[in-house]
Amino acid sequence: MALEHAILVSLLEQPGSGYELARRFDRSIGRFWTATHQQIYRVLRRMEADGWVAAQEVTQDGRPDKKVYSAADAGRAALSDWLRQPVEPETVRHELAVKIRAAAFDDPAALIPEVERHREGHAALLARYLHGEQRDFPDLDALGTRQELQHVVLRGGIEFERMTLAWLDDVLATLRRLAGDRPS
Amino acid sequence: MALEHAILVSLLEQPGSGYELARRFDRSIGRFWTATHQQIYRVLRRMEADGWVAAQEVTQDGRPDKKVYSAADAGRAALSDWLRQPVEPETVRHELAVKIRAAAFDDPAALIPEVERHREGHAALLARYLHGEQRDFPDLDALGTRQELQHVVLRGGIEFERMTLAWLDDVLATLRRLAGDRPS
DNA sequence: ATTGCCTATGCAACTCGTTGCATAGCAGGA
DNA sequence: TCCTGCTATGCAACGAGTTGCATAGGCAAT
Repeated sequence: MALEHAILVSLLEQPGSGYELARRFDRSIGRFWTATHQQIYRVLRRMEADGWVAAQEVTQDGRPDKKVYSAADAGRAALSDWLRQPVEPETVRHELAVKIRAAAFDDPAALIPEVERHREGHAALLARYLHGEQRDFPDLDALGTRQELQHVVLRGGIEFERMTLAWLDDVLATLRRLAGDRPS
Repeated sequence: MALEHAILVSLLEQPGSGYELARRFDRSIGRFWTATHQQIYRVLRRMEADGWVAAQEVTQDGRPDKKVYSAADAGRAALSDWLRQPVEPETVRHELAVKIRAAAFDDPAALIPEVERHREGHAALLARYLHGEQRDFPDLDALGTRQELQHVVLRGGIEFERMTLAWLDDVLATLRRLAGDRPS
C-alpha cells in the first residue's frame, strides 16, 4: 500500500497529471515501483479526497484538458509518518528461480534460451543505467541532497544489474554443463 | 500466476499436504515465492480439479487427517510448457528505494534506523544461507542435477544478499553524510 | 480518405492476495 | 485448570492490481 507514497514522491519531485505520472511509472520511478494508469487515477482521486494532493484544472489547446496534481501539506505529513514506520514484509516473486528448480524435472537445456533472454534484458538495463548516470550526474562532487539520494538509489540499481549478470552467467554455465552431462 | 508452478515444483521435490506446503513456503521455497495457506489451499483445489495433482486422504492418529498431494502427469506437462514460455513482466516493488528518494523531502537522518534494521535482516539471511549451504551441500563435487540447480539458486541468493549489504552500507554512509551536512 | 498513434481520463469486471475468523483435537506448561 | 500453541482445513469479506473497453480530439503518414 505504498503506491500513494511513490506518487507523493514523484509529485514532490515534479507536479503532473495522472497521465504524466503513468508515463513516469513506465520509466524512472517504475524501476522500483510499477503501476498502471488505472491504479494511478484511482489512487489520485482518493488522495485528493483525503487532501494529500491538490489538483488544478489546466485547459489545453489542441489536446484534452488535464488535471495537474501537486503534493499538499497533509500529503507531506503522511509521507513523513510513513518514512518513520518500520514495515515491509517484502513479498518476493522470483519466477526465474522457480523455473531453475523446475528444470530438474524436465530438460535443463530447455531453459537456456530463456536465461539468455533475461541476460540480454539485464545487460540492456545496466547500459541504460550507466548512460543515465552520465547524463544526470555529470559532476558527482556537486550534488544536492535530492541528487545524492537519487544517485545512491541508482548505484543500487547498477550493482544489482552487475550482480544479476554475473549470476546469470553462472546459471548458464551450470545449465550447459548439465545439458552436456546428460543430453536429452 | 506461477503459484501453481511453484507448488508443482515443491510437490515434485516432495509430496505433501496443504499445511506442509504452507510451511515450506514460509521457509525454503518462500525465499523466492511467497504464499499464505489460504492461497495454497485454494490453488490446490483448483489444481486437483484440473488434474494437475492427485490427492490421497491420510488418516492420522492424535492429529487431524490430511490430504497428501503429489504432482500428476498433467501437472508435469503443464510445468514443462511453462518452462518453455518466455514471459515475466516482473512487477517490481522496492519500498526502500522509494523511501530513500522520499527522504530528500524530509529529514534524511530519520531513515537511518530503518536502513540499519534492513541491514540486520539481510545480514541474518546471508548467515542463514551460508549455514544452509554448509548443511545441504557439504560436497560440492558430488551433486546430482537437482542439487546442482538448487545450489545455483542458492548462490544467487547469497550473492544478492552480499550485494545488498554492500549497498546498504553505501546508503548509510550517504545518509550520515547528509545528516551531518545539514543537521535538522 | 483512412488508418493508426498520442494525449487524457475513466468505467466495469475480473483475478490475485490478504486478513480475520471458525473448527477441533491434542500436548505442554503455569 | 486454564492458557497457549501446534496440526489441519476452510469460509467470508475485503483490498490491490490487471485487462478490456470507451470516449474524444488532434496529428502524421499511407
